[in-house]
Amino acid sequence: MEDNRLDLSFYQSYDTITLAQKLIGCELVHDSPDGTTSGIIVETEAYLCDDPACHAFNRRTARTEPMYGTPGTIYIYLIYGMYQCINVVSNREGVGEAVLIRALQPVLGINLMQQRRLLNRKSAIDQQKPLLVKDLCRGPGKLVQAMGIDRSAHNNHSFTKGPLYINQSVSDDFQIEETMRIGINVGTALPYRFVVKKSAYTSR
DNA sequence: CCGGTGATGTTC
DNA sequence: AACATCACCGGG
Repeated sequence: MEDNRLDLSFYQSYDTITLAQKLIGCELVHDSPDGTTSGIIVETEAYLCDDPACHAFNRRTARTEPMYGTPGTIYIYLIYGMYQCINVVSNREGVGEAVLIRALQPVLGINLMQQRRLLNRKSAIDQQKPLLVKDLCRGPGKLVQAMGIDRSAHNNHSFTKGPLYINQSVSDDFQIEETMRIGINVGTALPYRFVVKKSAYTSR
């Protein structure tokens, strides 16, 4: 696996909204003990510090502390007791902002992704049901599962070093569509979600 | 649509 | 110490 990872200068060069757009088309990679998995980022959302939907809005606590770190820091949180979501910390140190990665187009380690996703299915019968490639990483909780990412192992680490990183984009051959964010109850009017137009791999 | 599931933040 | 909330997912 070629390591063309984005470095600190990339993460600190853009405001959060621009970073959310720039990350589209880049490849999220995890070199894990079980093998390497990767996928092209096809959907992101920006969370700004003056935005009520942002975890760091008017609060700096143990959970949100990674969001105040250096750009390129990894912020992972637990949601609904059973899923985790991964974010790229943005802006500058001391400002609590981040980009949520919401969907990937799988590239490397597709078998491994399927195994990891099936492990989380309840019954043996559910594990028999087909799991399409396009459904492996279509959603923030799913991609974290498929990529073998875990809060205890990766939260507050950095994408600029270590086994979890983001490769630079190899293609600009797609259009980015801007929409409202998904799954939130406040800040719903802000057009901070970015998806690859007509991609089969984005969430709904 | 609806419920599972547990950490986190807020209020008392 | 209790309570409400939650950047989700899968099964109807």
